[in-house]
Parts: sequence; C-alpha cells; structure tokens
Amino acid sequence: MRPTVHDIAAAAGVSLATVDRVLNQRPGVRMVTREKVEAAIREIGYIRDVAAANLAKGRVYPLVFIVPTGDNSFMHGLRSEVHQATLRAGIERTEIRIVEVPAFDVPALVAALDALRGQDISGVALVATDAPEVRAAVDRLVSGRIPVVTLVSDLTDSARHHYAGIDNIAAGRTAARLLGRFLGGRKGDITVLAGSMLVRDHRERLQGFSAVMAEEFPGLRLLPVLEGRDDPERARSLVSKALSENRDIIGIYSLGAGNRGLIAALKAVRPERELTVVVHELTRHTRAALVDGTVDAVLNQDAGHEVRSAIRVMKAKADGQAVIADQERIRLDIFLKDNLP
Amino acid sequence: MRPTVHDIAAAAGVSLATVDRVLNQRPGVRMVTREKVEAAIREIGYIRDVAAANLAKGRVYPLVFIVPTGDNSFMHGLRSEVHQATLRAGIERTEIRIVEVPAFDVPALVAALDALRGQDISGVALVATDAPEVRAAVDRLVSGRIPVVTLVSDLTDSARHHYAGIDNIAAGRTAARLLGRFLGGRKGDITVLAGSMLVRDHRERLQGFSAVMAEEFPGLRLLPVLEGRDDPERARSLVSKALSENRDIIGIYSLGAGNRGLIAALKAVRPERELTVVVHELTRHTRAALVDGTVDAVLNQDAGHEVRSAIRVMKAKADGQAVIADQERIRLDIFLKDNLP
DNA sequence: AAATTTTTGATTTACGTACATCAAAAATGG
DNA sequence: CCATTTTTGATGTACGTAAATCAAAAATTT
Repeated sequence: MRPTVHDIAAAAGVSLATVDRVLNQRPGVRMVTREKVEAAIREIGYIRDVAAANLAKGRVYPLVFIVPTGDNSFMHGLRSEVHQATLRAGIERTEIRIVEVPAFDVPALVAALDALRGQDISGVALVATDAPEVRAAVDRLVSGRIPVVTLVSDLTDSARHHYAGIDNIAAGRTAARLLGRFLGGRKGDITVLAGSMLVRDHRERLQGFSAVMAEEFPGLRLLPVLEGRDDPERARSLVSKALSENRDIIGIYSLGAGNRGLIAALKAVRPERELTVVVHELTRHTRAALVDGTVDAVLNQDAGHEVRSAIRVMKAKADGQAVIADQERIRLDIFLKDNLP
Repeated sequence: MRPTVHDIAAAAGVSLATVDRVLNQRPGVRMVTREKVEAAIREIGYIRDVAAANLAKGRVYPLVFIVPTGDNSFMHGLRSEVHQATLRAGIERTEIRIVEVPAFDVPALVAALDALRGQDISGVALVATDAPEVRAAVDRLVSGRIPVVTLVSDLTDSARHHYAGIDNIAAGRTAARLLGRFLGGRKGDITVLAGSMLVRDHRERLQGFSAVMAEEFPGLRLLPVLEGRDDPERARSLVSKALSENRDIIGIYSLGAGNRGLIAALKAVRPERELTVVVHELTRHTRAALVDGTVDAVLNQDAGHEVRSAIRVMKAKADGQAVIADQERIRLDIFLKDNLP
C-alpha cells in the first residue's frame, strides 16, 4: 500500500496537522520539525495522491490558450484541437479559455499576456511570435509563478517552461534530404516557398534546409525564397511565375502554410514539368495532392498531440510534478502516400 | 459546476442510495425507477468522477503484460519500457505484472493467457503470435470481460479490444517507396532481410513492400527473402553471401530485428559497393549506422508510446470509458539522419 | 386484508487530502 | 519565573463516490 499522510505523521512522530503544514508550506513549523517531517517523507517514499488532493481542493486548472487568428488550415486545425480539448474539460478538471490574437501582432500578443498577470491561472500556452517584447512578457508571467508553454513556435532564450512543437531546423534538414535523395543526383534549381521570414519556425526550417542542401547536394541550386504570406492566390502566382521563367526548377520545398495555391500552380504545369515537391502540414489539400502524386512528401506536426501535450505539461508544472519527457517530445511526421493516417 | 450523484437524486426524485444502485448496477431497483434515474443522468449530463470513484473504491488496476523472451534490441527495449511503467505504477494506480513467454511458442502463450482467466485483472496486453489457438485464448479472456490489447503484433479476427502498434503493411509500403525513390530510377536487384515469415508483422511488411515495388518500381527486382531469425551472426553471413554472389544488388530492406549483423556485413563491403538501405527499429546500432551513412532510413515504432498507450486503453476499457482514438494511434516514425531524436 | 417479498430511503463510514479552528504545549523574551 | 509568542496537537468538515446497514414503504402474494 502506498504510504499516506498518516504514515508520515507516525514516522516523524508528529501530528497530522504538522505534516499538513509542511506539505502545503503553511507557516508555524519550526525548522527542526520541518526537517524531521521532510526526512520521514523521503524515507517512507511518500508521494502525494494528486487525485485525492484535487478532490479535496475542488481544484480545476484554468488554462489559457493564446492562438493567432487567420484562416490557414493549420491554425484552423489547431484551434479546433483546442476546442476538442474544451469538450474533455470536465473529466480533466481543466477550464480552457481561448484567446485569439492577430497573427504576428507583437503588441497585441504582449497585451494578451500581460492581461493574464495576477489572474488565477494554472497555465498559459501560446503560439509565440519571436520578439523581445514577447519574451519579456512571458518572463513576467513565469516570474509570477505561472507555467508557460510555447506551442508550435518557440521563443528564443525565454524562461518558458516547455515547448510543445517540433524541431524546425531538423524539419528543414529532413526536407532537404528527402528532396535531394528523391531527385537522385539530378542537377537543377530548387525553389523554396515560405509564408514569411518574420516567423521563427519558417526561418529555422529554411536554415536547416539550406544547410543540408549546401553540405550534401552541390548539384542543386537554391533560388531566392518566395514569400507567399500563407495566401493561396499570392503563392499560386509566385510559383507559376517562377516555373515559367525558370525551366531548370526541378524541386520545390514549401515550408509554410497555405499550400492550396502551390498545389493549383503545380497542377497547371503537371504533365509537362516533372517536379519533386516536399511540403509542410497535412491538410485536406496536401493530403489529396500526396495521393494523386502532385506532392511527394508531406512533413507534419500533429496539432492534436501538441495541444494535449501542452495541457499535460501545464497541469504537471502547476502541481510541481515531473513530466515524462519522452512522451511529450513532439515528433516530426513524415508522410508519403503509403503511410497516411 | 459538474453535476454530482446528489443532483441526479434530486432530479430523479429518488434517494442517493437508489442512484448508487443504478450507477453500480446493484440489484433491488424496479425497472421504472431505474429508467427514471437513467433519464435524469442523461438530462443533467452527469459524468462519473473517475478519480473520486477510484479513491472511494481504493481501486488499483492490475495489468498484465505478456512479452516474448529473446534478446533482440527491440524486445529488450519493450520490456524496459514496461518496466519504466511499473515505476509510475503508484501514481497511476496500476499494478503491472510482466509475464515472459518464449518467442513464437504458441502453446506457452495460450497457457499464459488461460492462466489469467478468472483472476482479478483489469487488462492484458500481449505481443501476439498470430495463431488460431492464441486467438481462441484471447477471445476466452474477452468473453470473461477482461480488456485485451495486442501490442506490436496484432491478432487476425480476434475480439481484442485494441491494437497498440503500427500498420505493418503501410510500413512495408513506405519502405518500398523510400528505397525506390532514393534509388532514383536506377535498375538492379533488391534483397529483403526478415526475421521469420512466421510472424505476422514481418509477413505484412513484406507484403506491403512487394506490392509497392511491383506497382511502382518495375526496374527493381526483388530477390528471395533472407530469413535471418533475428540472429546477428546468421544475418551477417546471409547478407555477405548474397552481396558477393550478386553484384546487381543495389538496395536492401531489413524488416526484422537484429540489424547488428546486417550492419557489420554492410561495413565490410562499404567503400566499393554503393547500397541504399532501409531498416526497421531504431536502436543504438541502427542509429549509429544512420549517422555514418551505412543506412539511409530507419523505420521505427516507439515502444514507449506503445506501452503507455496500451495502459491508457486498458484502464479506459476497464472503466467503460471512451479512448481518444487519435491519441492512441501508433505512428510509423521515419528517421533520416537529420531528424533523429 | 394480512403476510410476505421487493423496493426504496436514510444514514453512516470510508478513501486520501486540504483546510480551518481551538486548545495545549513548548520556546522565547524580559 | 512569569508573560508572551510561537509551535504543535486534536479534531472536525469537506470533496465525490462506493458500499454497507437498517428501517420504512410499496408492491406482490396468499
């Protein structure tokens, strides 16, 4: 049987009330007594029954998710996953609030973060825009003892407790190797379609991609990045233009969202041009393109996993508990047409 | 606030005792009353507080993991993950017992399964050997209301509640496409190294692999399968022999465990022969081989995820609760040298 | 209508922890 | 050594559910 508070009291030779004072860091315990109790806790290997404690406290975990507005498929999916999580709120003792903030709007994000200070909140998860002001706001929350988890996009050098997202440099490197190997030694040009170089994850993906391309595939030349702003129409015209102007393009890496336009442009040149294409984010559109051969590989991060992981981590941090690191590592999914879920 | 049993009682106009009788299917309630209570439960949307219930019952979940003996890296890792789980047993209210059974020994597996019948057990997870006798034994457990989860290897047409493992046909198909694409149109022979064709997952991987090879890569010819029995020395000699006898081999797919021998054989012919290699299971050895370029891709199933998922599912089934399907889907990990964890 | 059986209600204890209160004991200051 | 403050103990209630007991009421049988 697991030891209980009673066992601590017996082992330490003190009363239940004193044990309680130590466990919940209430005042009125002498240093010697406190140490005696803490020693007993260690000796008998007591672990607090979090379920019972939560029951007694009537505890709920008020969590806040700060996500960018915008209608690209990925963010839409992310919001929908957070919404799914709210449906499980009852059984998980969570109380999830979603705050929407315009994408890439640093002051708005900072305001949203600061608005949470002092509130009774068990954790904050945010899709971070990588700016010093945001980092400072996050650090303010952290120093206010609120667990903070970055979601999808991380925040450089901040004090956030955890990052629930993929390693974007590794993602870019992986894309480069896939594209390079799939092209099997052919020589030609590669064009990269990004959303915006202002976003950290896009920058990192490009960084990883460029590095591997330079190191390992000298026969492939990287063209200047096309910035599609995650806007389908813009992406379409940029890609179409690039393809018609440069007949040497044999590969495309799309590292942002909004692949609808890219796919349309590809279909337009489909039978004549033979292109190898790697894109990010599995959506209805990219999935169909993978199946019909327009796209060769899709790299993905599972938004559902990210949200659930963020929740588990915030709860654990709020309780001062350990997380299973391996369980919370968000993996980069590589989808070919054969292993689609 | 979440509705409680008291709210049901009030809503149904009955006493707490009656609600309890209905909720825990105790006898002594008239049909009309039972229906009245059940209607109230639905109306106010009552959901049992599992944590409180477990506390009151002093419930623990006695779980049994049946895993094959054998010293290949994968099974070793699997056992170690189950062991990790036993360390968390306290906080998770589980009580995990590991039963080891000789690999591929159908009677022993059946005996182990039947020994569990009638015991007070909340769930059984087993690495299934795909045989009719095993299926029958599993079905006996299921009809005895014990949740059964297959782990790593599934059981055809059985009544098991859940399979915690990857789709092996998809894995084989993925391997074929990776190998085919990496070879970039070259023509030549492909050799497949398996453990044993008696195991379902190996058969399925081969099936998927062969299908895609035939459909999509006509320039690549599949040689007869080498059965290495997951034994390093045997694998080494088989592969060395094959490579020296056939200079047309340009690709290798190793779908079983025990890749140490394969890697040794590859290193022996390393500078002269240019081979594209896809293997299963990320271990110390395959990881090193991936990094140094001996191997081009590693397909993997995360044993830790499988074990944790199996535990969650067994607990949920024991409580008659729903599982988050998406969370419990075990994914096929594709590792290139760039996205290693 | 009485006797019997079945169903329902009322009440209590328990699970492990949190939290509050009041009294008693010990330590500290003068 | 007394007065004061600090520390500790004893005790009770609560959280939401399970499980048991015994009495009361209702339904069924005779």
